[in-house]
Amino acid sequence: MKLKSQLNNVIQDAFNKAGIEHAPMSVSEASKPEFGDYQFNGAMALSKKLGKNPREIAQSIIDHLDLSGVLTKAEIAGPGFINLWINPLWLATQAQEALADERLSISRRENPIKVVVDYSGPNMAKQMHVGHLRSTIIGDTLANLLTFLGDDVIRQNHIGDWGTQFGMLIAYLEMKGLEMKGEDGSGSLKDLEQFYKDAKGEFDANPAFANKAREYVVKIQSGDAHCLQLWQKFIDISLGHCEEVYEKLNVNLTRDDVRAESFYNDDLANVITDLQKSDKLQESNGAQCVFLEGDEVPVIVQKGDGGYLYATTDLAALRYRAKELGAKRISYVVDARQAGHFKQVFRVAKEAGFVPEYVKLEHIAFGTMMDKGGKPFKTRDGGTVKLIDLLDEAVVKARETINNKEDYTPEQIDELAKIIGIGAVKYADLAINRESNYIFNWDKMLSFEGNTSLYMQYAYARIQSIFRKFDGQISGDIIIGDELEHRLATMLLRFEDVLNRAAEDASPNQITTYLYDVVTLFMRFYEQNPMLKEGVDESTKMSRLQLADLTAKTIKQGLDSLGIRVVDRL
RNA sequence: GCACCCAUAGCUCAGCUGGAUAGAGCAUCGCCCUUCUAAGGCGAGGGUCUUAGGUUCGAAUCCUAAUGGGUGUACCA
Repeated sequence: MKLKSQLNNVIQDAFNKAGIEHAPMSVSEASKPEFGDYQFNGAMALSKKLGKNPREIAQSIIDHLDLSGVLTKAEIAGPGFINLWINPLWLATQAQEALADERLSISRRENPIKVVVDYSGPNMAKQMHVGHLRSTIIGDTLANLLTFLGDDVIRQNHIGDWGTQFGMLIAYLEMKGLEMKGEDGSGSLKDLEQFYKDAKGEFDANPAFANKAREYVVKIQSGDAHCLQLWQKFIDISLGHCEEVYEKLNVNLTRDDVRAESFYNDDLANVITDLQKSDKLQESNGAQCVFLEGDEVPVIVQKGDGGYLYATTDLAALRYRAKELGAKRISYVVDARQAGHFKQVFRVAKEAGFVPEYVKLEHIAFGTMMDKGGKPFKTRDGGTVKLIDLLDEAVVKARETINNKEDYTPEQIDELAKIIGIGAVKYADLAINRESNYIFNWDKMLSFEGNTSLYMQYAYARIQSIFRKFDGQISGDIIIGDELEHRLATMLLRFEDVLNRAAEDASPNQITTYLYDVVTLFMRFYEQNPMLKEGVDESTKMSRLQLADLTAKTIKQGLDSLGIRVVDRL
């Protein structure tokens, strides 16, 4: 239900009838309950244009406002605010419809577009570390959201599987005489991070080995079959590690979504020649560059030694996504520190005609994860924290928070700990405005208090508990019986507006903020408006149960977009 | 040097296209469990929205500058 546009339509009607020729600005949520449900602030803005005082304009809008359908009351306040009250009967009907609909009355886009969401992008030479968390879950949320809203989403995992490190790794593999044959051989790569460190150590300490490594790079790049086979095996194992992480994280990335850097290898030379054709290319200090007007530093697309760079790959990828995949929106969920790079690459792509003008290119930037002291998140000895370790720790800590362990079987506790722990990590991250850095805090994220996943899951479980106890058949209609029910219903009907905005801005925290508002309201409703207790008449009981049900479904759907699961019992 | 980002309560953070007395949670202090999960709810205190100008009927929000912090800045990704 697009609540805002419904209300805007009513305002627009009043404008037409009142003979106001300007397009009204959108209504907004009332800042306080006393001010109604929504407010229209456009009268003040029109004052100058119409040469009338704002209260006069507001009055004439109200005089023509239809108060027989969606709205039931409108009042002028202050300098010319129009406070709007939604008709409780209309609210009840809409809530009823939402409840009866699998999609909670959330429409699919009338004009879906193809969207590429590029996220996660781990490097195959190392294990995933905490730095990959945000890209992975923010990107996944965006992809989930857009899919739910009806767009044609193409997830792209642009894994780093090419470059000098791989020469080093394979050379080390050969030197150690290790074979990656089947499952047995892969055992030696169990700890990829250690393997990488050992190889790097050898590379730094042993010049002969370093040369060997460089030779292997050339061999791989020139298509040496043996080396390529080793390389492929290496990638497979490494990707397996990533899939384990995705599985734990409840992230919807599969092998089908992988478009590795190497995928674009054959196109890189074309990128250069095509840039040349469009007269973009200039040689500078031996390198092939694109100089953008107003930019000091050029985009280097080919090194002096003939090698290509990540800008080259990104250009090839952009072109592929626009031309081959037909994307109309391409979203890169990447660390904010790469803002400069993307700004440049996007410009080059458009100026060179690799991507049509109408395609929206966006860098979904996010901030860094910090420790309690506000420093970048590291292990005690200053190393990077492996993502898998962080997630496992989250599950262990979550297990400790489970109160009545005797009520569950060990398997249930395992499952519960996973859902709670992983949910807590994800929610804490997604609840922060994505562009700012955020402080990672176990205690806070695993708390039931405040804007946390546990608080949401708890609310959901409470509702399920009521229905277990009720164990009957719902009948009758939703009736908006008091102020609290009115506000809860209004809040629940805002869901589609929230999802749309969150998708547009790629801001998961708009969803979490909304869910928190929903749950906070529900908790009050729960305290004040009993359902199954003595003395509640049947029709009230049925109505309240349905409001609770719609609340639960909204929580579930909201968390589902974030890739967070709910449980019936906590 | 240049460019970009950030600055809101003691702490962690919301604050949507500018709107009414700037909101949560934690922490502090009260109150509410024989009553649907108290892992909850209600209430109190706590702010020159970094500073100084400007635009506007109206600014935490937009513009300019200063200060403080972060990041990036030619052949890594």
